[in-house]
Amino acid sequence: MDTPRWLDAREDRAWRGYRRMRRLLDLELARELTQDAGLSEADYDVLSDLSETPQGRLRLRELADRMLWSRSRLSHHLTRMQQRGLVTREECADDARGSVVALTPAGRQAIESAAPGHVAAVRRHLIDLLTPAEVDALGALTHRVVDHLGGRAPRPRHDAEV
Amino acid sequence: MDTPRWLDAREDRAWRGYRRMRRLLDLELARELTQDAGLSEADYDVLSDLSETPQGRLRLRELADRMLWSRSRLSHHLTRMQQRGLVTREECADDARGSVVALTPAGRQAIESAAPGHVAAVRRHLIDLLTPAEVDALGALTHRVVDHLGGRAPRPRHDAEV
DNA sequence: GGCAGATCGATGACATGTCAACGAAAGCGT
DNA sequence: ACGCTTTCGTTGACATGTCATCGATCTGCC
Repeated sequence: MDTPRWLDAREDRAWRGYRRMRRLLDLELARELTQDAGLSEADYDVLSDLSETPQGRLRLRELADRMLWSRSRLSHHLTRMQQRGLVTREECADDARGSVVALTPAGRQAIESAAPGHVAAVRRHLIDLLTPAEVDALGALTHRVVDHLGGRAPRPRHDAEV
Repeated sequence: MDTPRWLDAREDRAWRGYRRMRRLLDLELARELTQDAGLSEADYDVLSDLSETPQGRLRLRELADRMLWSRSRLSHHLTRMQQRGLVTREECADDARGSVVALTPAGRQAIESAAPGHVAAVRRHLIDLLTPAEVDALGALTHRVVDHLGGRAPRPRHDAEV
């Protein structure tokens, strides 16, 4: 591959637009979330994933995989959230090395009061700006890319296979 | 707004897909970039923006605005890049408080040798997975969102207007 | 049973990003 | 020329993310 295939004008426009949107959307959503609910996006995602489970509790491993976070990151983050009273750690019955994260009442309260505003922000700054066709296209295209990248946890491996 | 308008199935699919793609794409592109060129995405973006200017140099302010970075972040990052010999800081002729970032030969070398592989990765994991219509749709939709969010630097202000 | 290797989660050192504050220098109105 | 305000970039304290490592436990195989 001597001569790389650079992006043509349309591709470049899509790529730059994507990166810029990403950044601006992040900034704005994070700003509103902090202001309105006192949560970071990371906090919100953790609480949101937990609240989607029947018991409001998940194995640490399971949660890390769903969020595509490293276990280390999750562990550190949970320590901070625990100190704020949003979650607790419980021992895991069937696996003595593991533990379970659980929503506290305060955590459930936090996500339930934050969610409407956050969803509204997502609508205001993204979804409601798109035509139905664009929503579908975005859904199709993102899922295709996700599948291609192996939606499965691309967990960093420690072993270097021969 | 008592009853929030939740996302319907299609919207939810688009939103979740977007977030997941974002994360996976980031991880993969960063991984390849580090491995192939020894650069982080942040490094790449800085070098890339600089190399797009005629002189390979920019006011710090200007660069920060283009990248939607805080000046603090840029300043810290440049310090690190400077230590690695990728850029230098020069005094600014027409404004004694400012300075100018400039690509070093090593910096130019770094971006020029990293770019083909990076573009190829962007193609492989995103662009080439899309139909031409999807590329156009992505371009249109992202730019609309960017405009809506005020593409202009939403610089954090220190003043709280009444 | 018992050992070898994998997995789980925690931890500490370090890299990176954010935030508030600062000194220096411009801009601006008078 | 003089102050008042803004802008520029840096800095240090702190929040957050990454990476390597660890002890404990589980799993599979003998």
